[in-house]
Amino acid sequence: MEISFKETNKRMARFEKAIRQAGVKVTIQRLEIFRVIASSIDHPDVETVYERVRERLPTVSLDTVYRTMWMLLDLGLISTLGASRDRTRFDANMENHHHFVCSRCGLTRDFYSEELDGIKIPESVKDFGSIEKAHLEVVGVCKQCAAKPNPKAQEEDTS
Amino acid sequence: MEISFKETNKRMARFEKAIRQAGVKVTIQRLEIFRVIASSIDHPDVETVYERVRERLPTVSLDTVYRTMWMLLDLGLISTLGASRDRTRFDANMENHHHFVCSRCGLTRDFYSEELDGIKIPESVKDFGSIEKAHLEVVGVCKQCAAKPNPKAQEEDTS
DNA sequence: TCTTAAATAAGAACGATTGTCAATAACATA
DNA sequence: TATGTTATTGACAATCGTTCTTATTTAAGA
Ligand SMILES: [Mn+2]
Ligand SMILES: [Mn+2]
Ligand SMILES: [Zn+2]
Ligand SMILES: [Zn+2]
Repeated sequence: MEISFKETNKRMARFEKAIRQAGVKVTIQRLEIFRVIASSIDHPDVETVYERVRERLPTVSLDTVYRTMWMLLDLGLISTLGASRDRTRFDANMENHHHFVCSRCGLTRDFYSEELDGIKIPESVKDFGSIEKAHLEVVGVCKQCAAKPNPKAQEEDTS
Repeated sequence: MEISFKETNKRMARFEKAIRQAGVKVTIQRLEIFRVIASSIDHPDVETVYERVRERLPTVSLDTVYRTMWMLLDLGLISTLGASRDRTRFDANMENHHHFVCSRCGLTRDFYSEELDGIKIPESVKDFGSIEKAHLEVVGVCKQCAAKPNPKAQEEDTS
């Protein structure tokens, strides 16, 4: 919660348009679930969204929240923090470095940049707390995945 | 796998020093598990580390790999990609933005920076694949957590 | 070598997420 | 507006990554 009325409404409008375009039904559950995530600044998990939706829609199931969040993700209306639905991954490189991550297969590689290490972080960030470190996450499609057909291509070329 | 011999050995030396300093036992399992993660460039998950360790130590248990990875994390010898051991979290802000993340409680807030949006990503990154987007993750301690005593303070001031 | 606490392996347990299926509701059509 | 078709929902079982419990083994110091 805490996003401005104006911004929330803009997001709701985008939602209605996208959901109709996708040809899926506009249910009260989907409306309320999206309203919750669209008005949240805290990047909530499914359980938190569930609790907030229940305030207005006490009979909603956790299950429906899960399904709706993944649907919103597919529609490009929301995103996940870090790599979604994955196992914890580890790194023994403790030098200051950055990552390239493939959005299809999760391939992750290190890269270095002196320029990046020296970037200025806006002063306003200090209002959130003290800063320990910063690292850039570059998301793209690795060469191997680029060579394969994208499994997410729903329309067209199914001939 | 694929880290140079020299670098791997440097990491092994750091490991032996840290593990003795921490006063925990140097077991063959810990040694082999660290050797695997220290020589990997692919940021493996626990299952992958487990499989690689089993090649040299067929009786090791998945459990031990889990326990060892968390121990290595506590000792500061490795790190996790993204926020560790957490549920998936969502974001309805689809504008180009960056994040401040509290390393203690996971609080996550958006921030914007035109300067950051214009950063040059090293040419060498394109060797990994095509680039879709980039976002900076600033890790620190939020004000609320800074006000509380750090639960991870093991030594000293337990008086 | 002997002692002792720490670490391991095995398997049960747990918690987040997903699958199954009968009941329900959205929406196109009459 | 009433009806039919089909996607969606809610309940609950199942799955999968991770953690806990316990008996056994082992590292390391005496
Ligand atoms: Mn790395
Ligand atoms: Mn955000
Ligand atoms: Zn890939
Ligand atoms: Zn915090």
